[in-house]
Amino acid sequence: MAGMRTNVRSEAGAEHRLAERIRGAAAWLFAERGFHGTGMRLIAEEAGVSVGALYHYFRSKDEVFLAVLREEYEGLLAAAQGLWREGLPASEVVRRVVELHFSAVAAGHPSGRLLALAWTGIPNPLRPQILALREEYAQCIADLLAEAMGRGEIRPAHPLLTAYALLGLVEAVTARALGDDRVADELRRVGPAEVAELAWRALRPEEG
Amino acid sequence: MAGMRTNVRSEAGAEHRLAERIRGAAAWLFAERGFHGTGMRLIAEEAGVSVGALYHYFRSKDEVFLAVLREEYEGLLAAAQGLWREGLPASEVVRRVVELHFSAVAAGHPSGRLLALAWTGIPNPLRPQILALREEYAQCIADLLAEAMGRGEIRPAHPLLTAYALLGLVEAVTARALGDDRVADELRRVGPAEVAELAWRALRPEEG
Amino acid sequence: MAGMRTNVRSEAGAEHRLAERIRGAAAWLFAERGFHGTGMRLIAEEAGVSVGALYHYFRSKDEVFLAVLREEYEGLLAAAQGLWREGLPASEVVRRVVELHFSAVAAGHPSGRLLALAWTGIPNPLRPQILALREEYAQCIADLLAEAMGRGEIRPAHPLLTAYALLGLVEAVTARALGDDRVADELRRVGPAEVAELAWRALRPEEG
Amino acid sequence: MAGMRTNVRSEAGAEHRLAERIRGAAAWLFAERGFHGTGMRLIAEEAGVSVGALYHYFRSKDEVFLAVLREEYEGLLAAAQGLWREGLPASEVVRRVVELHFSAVAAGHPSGRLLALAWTGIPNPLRPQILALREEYAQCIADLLAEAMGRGEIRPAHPLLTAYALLGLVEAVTARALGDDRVADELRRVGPAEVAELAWRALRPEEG
DNA sequence: TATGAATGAGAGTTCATTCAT
DNA sequence: GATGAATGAACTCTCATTCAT
Repeated sequence: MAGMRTNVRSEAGAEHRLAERIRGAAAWLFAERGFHGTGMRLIAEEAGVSVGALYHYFRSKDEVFLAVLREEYEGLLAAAQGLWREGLPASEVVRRVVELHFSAVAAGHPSGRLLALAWTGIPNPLRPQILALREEYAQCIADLLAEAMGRGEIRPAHPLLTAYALLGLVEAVTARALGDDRVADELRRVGPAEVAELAWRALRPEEG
Repeated sequence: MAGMRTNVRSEAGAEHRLAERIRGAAAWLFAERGFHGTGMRLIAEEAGVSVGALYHYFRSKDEVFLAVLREEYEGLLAAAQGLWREGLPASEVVRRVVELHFSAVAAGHPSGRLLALAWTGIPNPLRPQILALREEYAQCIADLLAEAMGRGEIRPAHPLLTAYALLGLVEAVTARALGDDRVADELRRVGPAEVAELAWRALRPEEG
Repeated sequence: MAGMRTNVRSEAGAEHRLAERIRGAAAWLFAERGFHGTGMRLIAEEAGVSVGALYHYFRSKDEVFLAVLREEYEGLLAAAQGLWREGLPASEVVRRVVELHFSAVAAGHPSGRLLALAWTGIPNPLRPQILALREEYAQCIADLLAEAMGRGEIRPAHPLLTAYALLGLVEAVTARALGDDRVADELRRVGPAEVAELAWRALRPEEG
Repeated sequence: MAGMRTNVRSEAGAEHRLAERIRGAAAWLFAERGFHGTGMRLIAEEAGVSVGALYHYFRSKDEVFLAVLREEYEGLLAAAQGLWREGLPASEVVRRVVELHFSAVAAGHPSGRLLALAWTGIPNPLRPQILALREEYAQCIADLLAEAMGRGEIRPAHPLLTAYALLGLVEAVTARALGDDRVADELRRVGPAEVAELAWRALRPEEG
């Protein structure tokens, strides 16, 4: 995995306990209420700290959001890379990564909503940074895909484009599965298998 | 036709000329700056009307956004349904619909960003309506898919899930293709063919 | 009744039918919703005319309010003067005028609320005119009182001050009687007799 | 300075100093310009604070108004109850309370106009609260009256109705006395005695 | 470190009024 | 006469951010 970018993981976890509390509270709130629906005061209350403390650990609201997002991407990427390194066949990796996304939704983790939130509906000075973060993640996926293409495990295609396509595919279905209506229930049930099937068919080499 | 009232139609047009200007300006701004980044004053300026005029034609900012979005979805849906009714084979319909999305991006239409914007990053009282709109569109696509499945043109799968998956797949790539960097250029060039290929492989019947 | 001002009744009734409709609708709305709670659009709708028509018959919203108020005062004043001219004893006039106020409340006429509204809670450029109107009415009452004092029917006192005092006394109780709770019911029942008693005791000559 | 903490006490004062400044400025402005004529920006400017500070101490404009009004009522009520508790005869209490109202007017206190403002010309969601406040005040007066009736100091009558009648009587005259014309001057001079006389005659027992 | 009172620009929305038809 | 589309200033309220303590 020579060319793989790893600087998504920029900071170690043990920065400070308050910073961690803030990030955790913010992740939930951003996922639940969106970027603009989440005020700094609310984050402070939810984290059990003062507003001043927020600005002690983060330069601005934008930075809080970026930090939250960075952590989410880190987690997903680490999981995907771990599966890959286990030497599993590509079809199995795809299946498990899709399952990962759905189980996060089922467990109520904020990831699902957050990643959807991440690349749109964000004010302008922040958008380029978010897109860069997303690009970094997509590029990592693309690197994995390219490697698998080289080994003939998946068919040749534009790696970065394929990475974005897979991200969009999974996110769109998990986002719909977040609701609490009958359809969402159904998607949570059949989603992992169906989405993995769609993804794998899109990727598998000609003689499948 | 003696009693034909042609001015019903022409008046209807004149009545809504400002509404049309407003919708057009709003579509651009929402796509460019997001929902919260676009103020009513800005829409008014861009449309060349007063703030009051906005509220003459739309009850609220939310309604402006919904109107914009409704038009975008209707346009896309009409195009897709048109292709379907022409009796083209499913693979060809998929190819052309994907092309449609990309040509909207190339032509600078706001659709690409707008549809991505539509289902996230939106304040809470508005979100359910947006999701319903998106669901309506997805359901139409799902109906087309189900019909094609019945005819054996595409493989059996969960229609609504597949519709969301396709939407997400296309939107994620077109969204990335909106930028003005080298990668975006490349995606605009290879995107239509590559995305259509991905989509068709995900859909085609087993011996397709 | 030599010095009695009569220019409260400035215009004859037969001005225009639309103007009458507007005034009637406005009286209800102002009484029900207050000056600021009543928009020109609402008045127009309630009167069944266009907004333009309002400005055809009245120079401004302020003028509508003044016209409404002038009519209310005219009605009350005419009734009081009529009773006086009938040659009834002062105690009887007081009793009947008080009854008049209460029966307007019971009948749901806007007068009660309007007169209370009239001299306060009104924007600044309009207030002096309202106060002048009220003063004119109070001065008419004061003239009647002065005349009765001259005849020894009521005790000597400052006529204008007494007029304001009586107005305030009656308005405060009728205003409270406007509600739909138990206390308001009770006040509507016992109010006329009790208020007339209070007023007459305040006015009657020393030897009862 | 030897560690002396004098700022504990001054800080406690300072905590509410702004709230006090705001209330004071608002009282003046509401009295002078009415509820709708007084914007939050104006209150902020007059109080020498920012708009944000207004919302730091009060939840809304309505709350500012209620706070102002509550204080006015409390002041008047405390004074009236104090006089009563001194064991003065009822006629003397009436005289002094009336004087109190007039001296507030003479001193330029906003009370006079404010109390008149309080129960009318107020937007709908706020009106019930204002009326409840006024009722509370009226009920206290009514209790004092009922007690005096029990002792035979004033004649039997409906206590609450009488309380409202007295309030209205005094307010109407003091409101007229607020102006700066010749009549207002005269009312400020003769008002206390004349109004007390009117009130006492309305209340005194038969052989008083 | 840590606090939260204080700021003020800017948000969405209303509404009396005008004027071309 | 009569209309109602169009205007824009002014409104209440929010919220990211600062700073004296």
